[in-house]
Amino acid sequence: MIAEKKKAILESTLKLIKENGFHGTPMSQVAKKAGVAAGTIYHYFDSKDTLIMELFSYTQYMIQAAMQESLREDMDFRENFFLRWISRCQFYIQNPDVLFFIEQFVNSPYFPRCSKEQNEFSQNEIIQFIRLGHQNGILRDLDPKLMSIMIHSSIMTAAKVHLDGKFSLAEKEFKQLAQMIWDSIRKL
Amino acid sequence: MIAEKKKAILESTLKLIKENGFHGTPMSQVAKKAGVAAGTIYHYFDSKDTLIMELFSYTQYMIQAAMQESLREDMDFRENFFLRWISRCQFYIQNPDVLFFIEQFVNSPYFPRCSKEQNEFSQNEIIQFIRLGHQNGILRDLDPKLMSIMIHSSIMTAAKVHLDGKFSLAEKEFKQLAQMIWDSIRKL
DNA sequence: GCCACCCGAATGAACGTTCAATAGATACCT
DNA sequence: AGGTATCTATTGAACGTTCATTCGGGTGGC
Repeated sequence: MIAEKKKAILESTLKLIKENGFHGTPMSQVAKKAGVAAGTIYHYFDSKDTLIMELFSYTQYMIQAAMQESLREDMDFRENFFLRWISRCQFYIQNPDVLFFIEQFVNSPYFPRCSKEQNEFSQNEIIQFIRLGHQNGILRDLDPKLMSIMIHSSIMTAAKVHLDGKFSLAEKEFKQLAQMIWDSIRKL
Repeated sequence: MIAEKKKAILESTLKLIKENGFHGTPMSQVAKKAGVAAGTIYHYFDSKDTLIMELFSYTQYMIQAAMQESLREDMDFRENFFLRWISRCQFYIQNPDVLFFIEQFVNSPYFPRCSKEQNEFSQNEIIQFIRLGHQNGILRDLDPKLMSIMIHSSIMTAAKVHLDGKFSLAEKEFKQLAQMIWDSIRKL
């Protein structure tokens, strides 16, 4: 659906921003890496700013798509939580570019310019899940949105630790971490 | 101890980076806000890069100094944890510039250039505290460094949520959050 | 022949950094 | 005390580079 070159531009920007940061990735380099001319970028994007804004939407879409694959309904709530937590963590580990781009983006002046729908897009799935847990009386009494933010933050942090290479978490440690988060959100 | 103008330059950079990001804060603006000439910055810092690197050390130092004030030894481990968690959270809320600068910094290409001592400086206090909890058999069996990273991430996330203004957490919510994190690190 | 797509050299603004010049402070000699 | 040399602190205009963006033109499909 999405034009070949447009995708190449988005992917190149993603990689370059991870390596060189927002500043430090000139459009000329994006063009070179994407295999297009500098002018071509402006055929698809109005400016560097809109390129970056669209890149955020693009990553949100990627995440949502990846998460829907890993869903299964034939397990109890706790198992479901573990599966979701670990799946997300694995996604970020397999897509470090996305992880680092998002972290930079949400802490930059770009983020506040996003519409609500956009910045909550990939969180909605978690929020719905939390609501379900509330209805069944399994989870603590805390605003689902706040809870989802805390959970998401734990996922990204765990993925970053692993990618840093200082710990190189194995399956055991991921389960341990998921268990910790589980104990922090469930009623004791 | 630290020269008047040098401090003014650091503080100005901190504020500007929070508002405009790394890019988007030219040296000319830093100079203007600090009330010095452009050239003066280069008397104290070799380049923009070293200014930013030193700014990170500066924030780490601020945090450490602020935390030492809030310490008291006459309480049990659990109360101590709550005090520390909430104190740090409050520090970030009272110093949003520091919070947003650090978040941007640690996810940028600058961070990997830091020495270990620098990026662990402000964490050491937490790590020591966790070790104590391990010795007393209160905390779960998990690498203290990993634990401290997860805790710190929860603190920053909570502070950011509050500063976003979407939730405006009251004391009750902070205690709730601290309780959640407590339940995630202690042996059940 | 039109339109969407694509090119890449050219443009002009913005930026980090330099530097010659100035002022102030400190030290040293007479 | 006066004079002079030395060093640090400071200035802001000027420099050279880099970068986002533009534009005139080219190509191929319909």
